[in-house]
Amino acid sequence: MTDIDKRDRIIAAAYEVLSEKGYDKASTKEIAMTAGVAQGLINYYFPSKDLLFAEVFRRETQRYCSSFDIPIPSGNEPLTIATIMDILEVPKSRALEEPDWFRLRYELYAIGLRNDSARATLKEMLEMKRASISETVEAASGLPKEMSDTFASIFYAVIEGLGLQKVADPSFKYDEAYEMLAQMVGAYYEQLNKKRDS
Amino acid sequence: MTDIDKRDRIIAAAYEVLSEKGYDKASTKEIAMTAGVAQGLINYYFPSKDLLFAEVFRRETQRYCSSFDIPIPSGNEPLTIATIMDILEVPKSRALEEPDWFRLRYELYAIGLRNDSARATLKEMLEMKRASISETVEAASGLPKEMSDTFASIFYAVIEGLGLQKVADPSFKYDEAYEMLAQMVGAYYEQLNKKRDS
DNA sequence: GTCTATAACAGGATAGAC
DNA sequence: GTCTATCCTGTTATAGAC
Repeated sequence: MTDIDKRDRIIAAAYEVLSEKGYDKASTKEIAMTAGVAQGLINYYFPSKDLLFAEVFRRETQRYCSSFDIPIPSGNEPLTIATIMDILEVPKSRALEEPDWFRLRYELYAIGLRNDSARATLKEMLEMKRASISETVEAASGLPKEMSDTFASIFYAVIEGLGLQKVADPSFKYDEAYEMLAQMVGAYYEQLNKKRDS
Repeated sequence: MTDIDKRDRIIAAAYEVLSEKGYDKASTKEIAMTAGVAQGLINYYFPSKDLLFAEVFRRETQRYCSSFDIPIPSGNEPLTIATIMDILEVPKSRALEEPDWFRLRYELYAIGLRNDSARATLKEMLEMKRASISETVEAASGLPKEMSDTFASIFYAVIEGLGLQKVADPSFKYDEAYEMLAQMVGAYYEQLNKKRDS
């Protein structure tokens, strides 16, 4: 870690410790040690532990969403199963390739369900992600925005839930699940097109 | 609470406090108070906090699965969207009607992702749950077991993920998401039948 | 088996020097 | 801005009376 702004170092260290230990066991002492700063400095920048962690989540959500810019296939050709699989490949592998961030998200889910201030952070995060996914869906499928939003909420649920099952149990048939998901989406998409054409 | 065995009262209280406060903040003091016993007694029955909570999760997993017997529609008639919606109604409302239980599951997800012994509990829970859903899917759709299992893993992901979004944000369009999910499932099911018939 | 009391420690936050 | 030192609170686990 180079000698950048110490505030940044604190956030980075908090991310690290938090994803490893979880919210409650991630002590400011350890974060300070990891960041290489005095413990008191944390409270100088962040009046409370809660606010530090809110900042961590905000930053990571940002990063995650912008890293989610999927190369969308050209213009208006109808979607094939293969194309759908290609698009799904991104979230599918991302869930496993960034285990820290994955764990951290589940941490926020758990805390958000029982803590009001964390719930606000959670809500914000979910909205950002849904919006990000929805954009991709809209661009790839041409569905109206309302439907794309709904679609995105389902996608998001599936992505996180299948990732959980895979991480909890490496023998889980992750590929098969994604394969079937693509088939389902394809079938739905085709049905929509037929209805529209008639 | 009647005057049953105090060990049971401790476990019940632990469940209550745990689902409200989360793993780390659920103190033995509060559990003892809730159970109406002395704090020391907890350590008499459970040498450590970890073992008490392991027992809570074990017991709840049991209850979780046995309470999930969905009334399956009659024999071999093809599935309609309406029937699918009926079946989905059970998990859809259950997620919101038992908030304690819902929170507790997410607690286990979060802990399971970073703690080995909790991960074993989590794995077991996911397997039981998938098996339970898979049975329902198989009975309702007539799909082969392998496919029903895969289907179940997707369902489970969606159920938990949409529930999360709804709890985190009451304005989330939960009904629309389930409506679309039913449409997707219906479209997929129909496509499978067509392929089989040809 | 069940209780009270307390030991032994760790956490977040604050005060004040530099 | 950054550090050191410390306060206060809350935690788990244990000791020992009944």
